[in-house]
Amino acid sequence: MRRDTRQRRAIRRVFMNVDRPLTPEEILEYGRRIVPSLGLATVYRTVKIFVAERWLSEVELPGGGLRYELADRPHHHHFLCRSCDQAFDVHRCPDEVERLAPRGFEVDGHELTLFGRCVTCR
Amino acid sequence: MRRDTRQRRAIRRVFMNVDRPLTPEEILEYGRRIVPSLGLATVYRTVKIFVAERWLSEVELPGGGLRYELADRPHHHHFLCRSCDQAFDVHRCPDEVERLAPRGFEVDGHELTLFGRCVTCR
DNA sequence: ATATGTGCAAACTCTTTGCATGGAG
DNA sequence: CTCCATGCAAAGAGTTTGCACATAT
Repeated sequence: MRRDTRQRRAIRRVFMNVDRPLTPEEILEYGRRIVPSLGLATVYRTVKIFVAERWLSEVELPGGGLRYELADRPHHHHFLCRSCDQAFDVHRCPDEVERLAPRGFEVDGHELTLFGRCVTCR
Repeated sequence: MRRDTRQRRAIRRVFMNVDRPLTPEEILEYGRRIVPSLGLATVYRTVKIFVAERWLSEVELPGGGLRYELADRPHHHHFLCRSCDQAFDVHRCPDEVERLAPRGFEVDGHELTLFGRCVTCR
């Protein structure tokens, strides 16, 4: 049976107060403002559970390392700032993208990442 | 002064005989068919040099880990097979994509990845 | 009371670096 | 004959796992 701990509540709160995908390090940083003893291993274990529960989803942007965001968001893409490395949501999507695949390839998803500098870093 | 070694010739040949981005492990595997003693550290060092010379370019697909491809290819995107994990080129690109960024964000590039199963794995 | 969750540290994986030897020039 | 390049093994970064202790139920 799944327990409701301070650590899990803290991590849930972090995601409810942010509107962009977070890295494990970012989750740790924000989570520690609520539960200072929070450990990185707990962050990794907890996001895995939340992903399994479909409360979070994994975001795989170029550059390696997974980020996490609330799973209930409608289809969208991301902007990755080359300066601060933060990811932001991009709410529009070019339709028809999945038709670009070579003949005979079966497409079941796509990921579009824009690169540049965010408003703050410009 | 830069030297022309068996290892470097082998790695060059690998890229000239393939039309998709390769991971360091794939480069090692194919390179060893030409120079069996080839080491992984040499692969990493060599691709870094080729990237600096702009003969290769880095491809950062979702899922972590850099892949490499010939730098002189025209703008294109990639298809990543969920079954064999190989990347393939997608030669068309939806224009207009960079306009999707939020207001105030400065876009200087984009990466589009299609996911699914390649012809061989279907 | 009991079994799940946590924090720490060790293990792992992928990539990079140090160093002695090899080989291009 | 020089010095750059290589291969190995050790060191780093990021992530996962084992274990003893803490704590939700």
